[in-house]
Amino acid sequence: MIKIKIEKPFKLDDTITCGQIFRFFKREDKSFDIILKDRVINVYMDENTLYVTSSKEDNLEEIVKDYFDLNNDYSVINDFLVKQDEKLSDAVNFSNGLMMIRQDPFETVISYIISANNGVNQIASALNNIAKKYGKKIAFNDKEYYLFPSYEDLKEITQNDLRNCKVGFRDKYLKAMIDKLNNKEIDLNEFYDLDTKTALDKLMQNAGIGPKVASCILLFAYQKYDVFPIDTWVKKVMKKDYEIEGEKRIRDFATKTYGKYSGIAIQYLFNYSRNNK
DNA sequence: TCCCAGGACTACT
DNA sequence: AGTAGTCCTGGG
Repeated sequence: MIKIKIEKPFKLDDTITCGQIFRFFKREDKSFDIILKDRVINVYMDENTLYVTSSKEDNLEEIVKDYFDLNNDYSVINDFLVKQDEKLSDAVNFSNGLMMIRQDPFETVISYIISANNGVNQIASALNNIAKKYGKKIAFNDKEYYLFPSYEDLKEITQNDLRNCKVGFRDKYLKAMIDKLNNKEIDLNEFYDLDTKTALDKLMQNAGIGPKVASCILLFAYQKYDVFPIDTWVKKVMKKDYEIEGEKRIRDFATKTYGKYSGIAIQYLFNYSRNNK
């Protein structure tokens, strides 16, 4: 068990449950188990202390701080957003401490391809099916978990294998992506250094990745905060609260108003809305 | 039984 | 360039 002193605002529960990640499990004691790359961690927060246990202890503090982006100061971002849009201030204040989780690119790509026209529970279920079949088993406390497999682990997987994991019609998209990665046609590390537009275009060249999925990948795996993932929920909010309709109009508004922090503005809006309905 | 849930593709104008 | 119809799956 390690204890991490939290110096800045940090909302652990909201950060975990606001829809960024799919493979987490809440325990009866209100703590969370999270499958984080090569290990399973359990996190619990009390006042200004984050308590962490892990199936693997090396570099734990560093890894957890990086994962939850605890080294960053969001007050600058929050001030900017409120200054740009006064109407956003309630959402920003409410979500103060909501962090952008820094996720593994491969798992993020797979997760958001599966997310197309799909529900959260089914996305999580499909990801867990894939992990259970192809990932390494980790015994952690009284439970068993499975790490998410790498694309090398999935080299021999077939479209039908994927279908059996309940990914539905997205099976062919996933298979094509896994093949491209193994054939080195795509290098996921490349996207960190690309500008957002180039990265979006490059991601969308792949079947199954459209504007929304590409935006989510860049936001959650590559920290490109200037993307604006427009889903059905965003369309509803924009129509209701801002009287703006149509993807292009919404995107223009977001770019003009929220600029380089558009993606974070969406997270705040969503987190505020889902907790205050 | 029908409908849809955090889209994208295809096949049309 | 823009838009209807279609797509696995599971739960209401």
